[in-house]
Amino acid sequence: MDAIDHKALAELLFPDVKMTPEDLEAKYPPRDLPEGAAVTRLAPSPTGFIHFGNLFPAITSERLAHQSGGVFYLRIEDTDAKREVPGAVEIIINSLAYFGVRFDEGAVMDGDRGNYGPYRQRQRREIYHVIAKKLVADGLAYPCFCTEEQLDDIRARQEKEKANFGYYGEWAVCRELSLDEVKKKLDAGMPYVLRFRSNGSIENKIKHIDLIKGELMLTENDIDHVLLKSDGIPTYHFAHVVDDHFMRTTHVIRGDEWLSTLPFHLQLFDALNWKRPKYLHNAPLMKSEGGSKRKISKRKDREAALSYYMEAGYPAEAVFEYALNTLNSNFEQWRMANPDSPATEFKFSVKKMSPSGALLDIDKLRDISKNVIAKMDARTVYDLLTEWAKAYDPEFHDIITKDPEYTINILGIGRGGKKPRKDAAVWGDFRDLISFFYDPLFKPEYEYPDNLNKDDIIAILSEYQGIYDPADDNQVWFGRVRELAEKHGCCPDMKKYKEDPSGYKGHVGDVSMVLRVAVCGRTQTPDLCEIMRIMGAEMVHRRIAQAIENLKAAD
RNA sequence: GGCCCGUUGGUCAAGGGGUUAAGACACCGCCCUUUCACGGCGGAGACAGGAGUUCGAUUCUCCUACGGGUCACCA
Repeated sequence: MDAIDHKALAELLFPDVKMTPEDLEAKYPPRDLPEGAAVTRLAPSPTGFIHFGNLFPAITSERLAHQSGGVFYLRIEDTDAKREVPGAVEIIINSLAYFGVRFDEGAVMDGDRGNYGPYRQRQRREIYHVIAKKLVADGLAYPCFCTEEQLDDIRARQEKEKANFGYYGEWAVCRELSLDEVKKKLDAGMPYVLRFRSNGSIENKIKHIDLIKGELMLTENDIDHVLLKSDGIPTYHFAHVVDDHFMRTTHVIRGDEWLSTLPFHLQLFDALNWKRPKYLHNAPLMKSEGGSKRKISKRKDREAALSYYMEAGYPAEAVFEYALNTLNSNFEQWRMANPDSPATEFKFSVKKMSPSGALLDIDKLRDISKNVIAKMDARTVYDLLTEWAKAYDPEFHDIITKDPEYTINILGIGRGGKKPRKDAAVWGDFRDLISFFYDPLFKPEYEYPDNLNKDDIIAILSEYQGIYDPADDNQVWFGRVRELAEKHGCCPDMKKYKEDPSGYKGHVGDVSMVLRVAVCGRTQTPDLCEIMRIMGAEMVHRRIAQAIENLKAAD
């Protein structure tokens, strides 16, 4: 068998490529970073949809880089034009920025930033071709002219023979094409892809250490995978190896769906004599359904989209902390010990990452979110709430921004101190929580304690109209309620009532409840005295009058 | 089907030959309390199954089951 002239083939295929791999090495030198600094990246394809699951590798990458004084960059994998959606890059950048993931380098809003670009793969065509040419010249890649039909046929035969699928060994019919044959096909204008010439065998096992999964026993790759598609654009595999080499990535963090092609990637790094990056493969985020787990699906699950969390109004910080907690479960211990430190001070550890897929736990997210919101001051809550409402609940936004001071006072109820209220998990909860403070949103449901009859209630309310004084502090305020209770046959002392309820219609709590229901139109509220103070005497009196009227009209 | 990965309470998980097998969320009960929320105290609840190695396996090995991934000119 005559050895084909690989150099001649390389020239034939890539006559315009003049640069050499050495030129590229010089253009993209190793980064000047301190020892141990990690260079990581996020490499999404611009489909316009960001999966919630993407947040996990994104945060892992971001933490690893920024915690070590390294670099975190964004690379756009736009090698598949069919799936690309206009404006997708902006959506990616904006959504991730919202959740606290920021890039130092890469594809940013207006073009690119950094010395290792371009950061959009379609603009890197020449770079891939330089390496592709070298691979051909070294006899490690060859053109394949097989049509789709031919490939289908190969597969059908493999299925019949129960052989492994793929383009390899004897099935790789274009592998040994002579220079003349290639020339002929080229002259005939036949399209071709460039394939890697694998020298691997599935008989061989390779050991590889993944930073998350640990020691892996993988099967060597024997498939002649496609490096360049017929349009000259690289496949993911080739782009990954070339880009992460020249962008000097140290840690590749990606989903574990890539595990099966990892042997090929390693093989490519070795074939090019490049240093392999470290790999971290993480399991996908799961969802529980009917007692079993399954991967969260973009089609079936609303919560799969990152935008879902923005719409529901989870504070970005809460989502960030939730993700951090799922990634490193010791985060919550750290959070308890450091309640006021920013989450970025937490020492993120790769060793703590679980090799198996976590289930999305909305309860946990809500709990974290409640704590995050509870720690904010009223002004911050106001700013974030109104910002959210502006986008997702404009009617509510207009109502609460009419009198900012009033709203901030409302949002300040039960806030601060050692045991702050935790009744809101998302911005969307606030509408219901505070609606009764605003006349346009006030939809009272008058449910009074049933141990008091209608006349008692009317009497209590009418009398309260005369004694309410907005100047009263909490003690005085409650003192008046007690007096009122006693006057209407209710025990002013809860303890005493519990010991012996006989001789009373009810207790002071019932009277408070009557006032609460009349003023707020509901049975569950924060501290009533504070509510009244914030509402102001006019509104309190008006609400009580309205309640009395409603009672009288009920007959 | 081939190959690969995974499996500790309902959920997230610590632990990695000898432990009463942490903690958090959720759940339940009690307490605090003018309702709710908060907070405090307590409760129930787990090493997928089977072999093997060992004096001893949740921990190491193998098999089975289950779950997941992948086998494209998609990433």
